[in-house]
Order: sequence, then structure tokens, then C-alpha cells
Amino acid sequence: MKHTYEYPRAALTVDCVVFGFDSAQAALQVLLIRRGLAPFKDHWALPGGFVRVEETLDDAARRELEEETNLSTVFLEQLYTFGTVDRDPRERVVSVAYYALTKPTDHTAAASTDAAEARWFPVTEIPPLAFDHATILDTALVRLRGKLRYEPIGFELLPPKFTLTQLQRLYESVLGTPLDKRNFRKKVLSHNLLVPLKETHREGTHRPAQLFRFDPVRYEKLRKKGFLFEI
Amino acid sequence: MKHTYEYPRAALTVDCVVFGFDSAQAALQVLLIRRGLAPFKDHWALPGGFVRVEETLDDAARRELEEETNLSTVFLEQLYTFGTVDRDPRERVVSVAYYALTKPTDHTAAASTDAAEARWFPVTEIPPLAFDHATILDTALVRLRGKLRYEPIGFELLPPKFTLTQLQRLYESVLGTPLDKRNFRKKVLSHNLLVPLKETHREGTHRPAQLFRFDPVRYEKLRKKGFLFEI
DNA sequence: CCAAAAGTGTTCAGGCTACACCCATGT
DNA sequence: ACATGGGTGTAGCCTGAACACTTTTGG
Repeated sequence: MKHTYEYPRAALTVDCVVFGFDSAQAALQVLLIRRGLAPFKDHWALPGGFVRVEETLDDAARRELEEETNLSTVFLEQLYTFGTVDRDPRERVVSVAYYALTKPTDHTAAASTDAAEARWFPVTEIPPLAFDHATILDTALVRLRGKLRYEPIGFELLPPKFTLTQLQRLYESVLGTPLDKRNFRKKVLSHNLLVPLKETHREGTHRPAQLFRFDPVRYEKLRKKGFLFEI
Repeated sequence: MKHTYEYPRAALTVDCVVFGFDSAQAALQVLLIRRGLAPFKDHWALPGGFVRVEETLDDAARRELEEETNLSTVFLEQLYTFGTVDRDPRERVVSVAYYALTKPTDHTAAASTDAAEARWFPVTEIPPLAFDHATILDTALVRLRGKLRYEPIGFELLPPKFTLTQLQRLYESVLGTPLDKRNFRKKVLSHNLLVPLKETHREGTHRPAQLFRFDPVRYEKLRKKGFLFEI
């Protein structure tokens, strides 16, 4: 830690990779906003903005998320800090990237954003992005895939009540591989972290599916004893 | 991304958690420097300093490491960015933390630092640290433990030629649990990533130990095929 | 010949993988 | 009655855990 404070300073921003899951299409999606200003005017970009001196990084991420996409109370975690010198053509900007997981329940809110246009894109059909946001998105995807395997964060992308098939589709989309139905069910149920509800999910012309909810309290207890989720 | 540039800016620093491993004592160690200036004058702290506008974050971390500890060519990876508002009593400072792994071969260099006093501390005997550096160190330890289990970064803490017992002691110190000798050897050798050398390591009054080196080329090939290290 | 660490195989249990059919519903 | 997804059990294999003695050296 040096004692000199007189050098020019980099600007500091946060950018958020917001993931959502569309159960109908079994597709992992990302929320992007259309830029109204140069540089990269009319390009799609990650929601984000400048960090204020009186707010923490987490606060800044939540604030920008709320301002630009109307999303609140989502799972939010710091991802990585991007600091190459030329990532912003105007001047030096260092960006602390976050990734967020949203439940479909919250998506309606996300649609009604104020000024900028916001839209969900399947991760397989991402348009060209502003700045180094494609790199940030890639980093977030890698992290999400890794994390999904040993922490129960998949539930953050599903409604509070979900079927095992929805959960399996989610894992398959994120990990990019098909999974065996029987083995998948055996494994996720073996932890006793999924509570079967009295309700069923009726849809289409076939047998209704059992609905479950995730039990976060029980998970906390297990986790403190050194339990690893693993799928 | 907003278009306003006129707000006051946070200062941006990098801090490095430098790990080393003392085979003789089988102890994981951290390199700390004594602060010569307020605040926290005479406290121990992580090496670090301000990021210049014309250098990347990685460059800043390497530069500070070299300036303050004479260490170069070490394994260096971004850890997490710490941005609570009051972490520095003087003003708003956001710090991008890195962790570094050094081989004992480099340690001699580390001793001969210029002005500030630098010293290795076993992770079990860390003195009170300046700022939020204790939190940063904890975060680094958690990361190191996690990473050691599924990526071959342990070799970054050993000399280029090492014995299996040294490797086992390293894993035991970092993970904090004793490991079974036969099972450990079976597992690390099963990947064929350790090349036995023609030399042995003679020490003390007992049978000499076979020396090995890690084969990074072979590891790269395996990794690209989706191989996971795992111990 | 003694002390000290190096080196080496087998057995058992539990978890992972592969795999095919019946069930409940709406039309 | 038929089409559609929901739901279930078993057998073989492989991996991980437990465990004790011989070997080589220096003093």
C-alpha cells in the first residue's frame, strides 16, 4: 500500500450477467440491454454502471440491476474484475463483473424497464456485444457450469415449486449434456433437500408431475457439517 | 454503462496473498510486509499498491510483487475484489486481491527486499493485519484449498524436483487432514502426470526417496480433453 | 544392528452407470 | 384406445477407504 494519492484514477463500474431459465423452451437465457449512447450505440450490452464512492460494490450491482432491469431480490455473486487497459475506448475503466440468477417469477418485472430496451437472449444466440462483454459473459457461463455441479444454485433459476423434469432440463441446458432420468432423480432426492408438495403440475395430455420445493434450511445445516451438493 | 464521468472516484489497489511451502516444517506460509507509514504503521500487511492508469490489473499485481518482495515468475491469479466503503480509513479504496504461489527456489530472492521488512508467517500464526487483510487472507485460503483438490497447482509450491512425501505433506498442510500414504501415491501416480527422475533425494539416515517432476505438457493435453485432476 | 523414512497390494463396501417398462391423464 | 410425458428398480463395474510389512540407507 503506497502513500501517493495524486495519480490519475481509473473509473470503476459494475456489470451484471443476468441468467434466467425458460422451462418451456428448456433454454438458459441472458438479459441484455440496448445501449442508447456512444460508444457502441445500439449495440447490446450487459446491464451495469458506475460505482458511487459511498456504496459498496455489491450495492452498486444491486442498484444497477434494479434501475436498468427492475430486478430485485435475486441471487447475486461477484464474478471477476476486468481491467485491461483498452476495454473502454474513452478512458481507463475497470469493471467488477457480477452474475445474477433470476426465477421466472421475476421476469415479468424485468420486461417493464424504463428507458433502455431490455431483452432475454438464449445463451446460444447472443448478438455481438459492446466492450468486452462477450468475454465477461463467457466467464460467467464457465462459472455457472462449475458452480451448478457442487452447489445447489439451480433452484435460483426455477420457480419456488418445480418438477424434477424441469430441474433436469435446467441441468442439461446449463451443462450441455443429456442426463439419465432415473439416475438424476435418485441422486437429487438422495440428499433429502427436495420436499415433495401436496400439489401436482398439470400440463398437456399426460400424467401430472409431482411438485417439489428446495429446503434451504436443511441445506444450511448440512453445509455447515461439510456437506457437498454434487450432481 | 452510464455517460456521466464527473463523480468522485474510488482509488484502486491490488493486494497479493503470497503463499509458500516450507517442506522442512511441512507448513504453509504467507509473505507479509511491515508497514512503514500510517495508517496501521508497523502493522503487518499484504504486499500491494495502487493500480496505474496505463497498466492492467495483472500487471499491477506482478509489479507490486516484484517491487515489494522481489518475486517474479510466480503463479498468480485474481482472487476477489474487496469494495466495502470503510476498508481504508483515509478514503474510498477498492482493492483487487490476487493470490500467488511460489516455489522454495524463489524464496531466497524474497528475503532480500529493499526498504520494507518482509517475512514469511505460517498460516497458523498470522499476526494482526492492517485494513481488511485478514479477510482477504481467509478468502485466499478457502480458494487455495478448493483449487488444490481439482487442479494441479500444488506443484507451484514445490521445487521442480520433489518427492511424493513432500507432495503429500503439502496436501496435508493445505487441506488440514492427514492422508493415507498408499492411497495418495496410487492416486497421484494414476494420472501419469508425474515423471520419475533418475535422481533420488538423500536426506537423513534412511532410504533415499525417488524424485519426480510434474509434466505440464501432458497435463495440458489431458485438460483439453475435459480431464479433471482431482485428489 | 538399529533407527528412520521409503516403498508396495489386497480386500471390501458403496456409489455410479446403463438400461425398459408401467402409470395417469386429456382428447 | 392412444399419445404423451411421469415415474420406478436392478445388476455389474469401478472407485475410494482401510490396513501392515519389507527395503534401503546412515550412524
